[in-house]
Amino acid sequence: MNASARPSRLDHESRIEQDDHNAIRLWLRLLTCTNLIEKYLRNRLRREFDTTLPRFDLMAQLAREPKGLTMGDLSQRMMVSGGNVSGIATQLESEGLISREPVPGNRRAFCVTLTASGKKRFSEMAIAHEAWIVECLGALDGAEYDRMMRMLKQVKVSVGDIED
Amino acid sequence: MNASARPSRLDHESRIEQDDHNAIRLWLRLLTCTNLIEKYLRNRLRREFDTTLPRFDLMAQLAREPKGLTMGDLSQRMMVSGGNVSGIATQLESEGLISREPVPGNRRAFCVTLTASGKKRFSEMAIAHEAWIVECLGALDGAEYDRMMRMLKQVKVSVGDIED
DNA sequence: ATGAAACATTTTATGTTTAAAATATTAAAA
DNA sequence: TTTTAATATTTTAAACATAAAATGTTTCAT
Repeated sequence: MNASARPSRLDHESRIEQDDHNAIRLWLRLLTCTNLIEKYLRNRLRREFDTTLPRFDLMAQLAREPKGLTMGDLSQRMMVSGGNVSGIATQLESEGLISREPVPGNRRAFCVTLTASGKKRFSEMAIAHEAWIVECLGALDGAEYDRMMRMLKQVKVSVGDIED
Repeated sequence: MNASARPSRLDHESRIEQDDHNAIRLWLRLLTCTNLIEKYLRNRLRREFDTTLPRFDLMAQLAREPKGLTMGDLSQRMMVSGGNVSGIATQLESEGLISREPVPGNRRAFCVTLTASGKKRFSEMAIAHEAWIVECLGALDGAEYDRMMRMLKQVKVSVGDIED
């Protein structure tokens, strides 16, 4: 081990390379963390409420908008394809958790809302869901939350700026 | 706006609630960032190399192990089910990018390796892939990389510690 | 040697997700 | 009014993912 004996003298070229590899390592870790948490949430939703994350997400969107949303609204907010929303909505409707009703002024759109039963179910799930996330992220203190939020914001912006 | 006039005096209870909501906000942002980057990578892989992320991942695992891996090894390292690896491997094999050969000493296992064509293709993809990630994460400076890595490490540990 | 257990892989069935095509409705222009 | 463009939704096909069952191979205690 001669690392301390020969302090690394990185020229410009290799510093760039180093940064590149740092970026990949950071990306991989970001991905791992997100996947770990997501998998944990999926498992608990499945086990304790017999549902899935996409279904929970759809209900969460509706819970925030008591007046209801169209299929297109849902697709946008959930950032998934319309076909996807359609399939999930069909399931939730058949379980009586949401309802799809035609909009008076617009014969294309459906207005999707939580049923009474859906609201009740969602509020139970939301409480548990919040607790699970606190379990996962509770190791960070307030200052770290802020730092992380700020950095992720930056990432979000810079990814958004990339022209496709 | 009276926020500065009435400095928030949070008691223990509401601080907890505040932290809970912070945790959710952080989780949502983490998820958004990861999904944005992942979607970007998927799109470019599709467009420029006509392949998918899982297929790229499988090839990446093999690129690190010139001696080859068994299907079980791949399944473990990619953290996906065996049946899944099987399907992806079938595709890549039919495209001549990998080969599955019986292992002399072990009649159960197959040894999966990149073909010459697979190695060439992968190295092209790897260079592009790295550049795409630097595009996404390049907004962070060296100190921020380190901080983020450390925090994510903490998260990784604490999620891992949760007993299922 | 033989049978049981562990292991490696494939197959099958099911479900999720996406992109793209098809269908239907609305709004606006000619 | 008719055409056109934009929008909303559903359907379809393909990739991906998992779990469970089936198949074949190896190991090891007996």
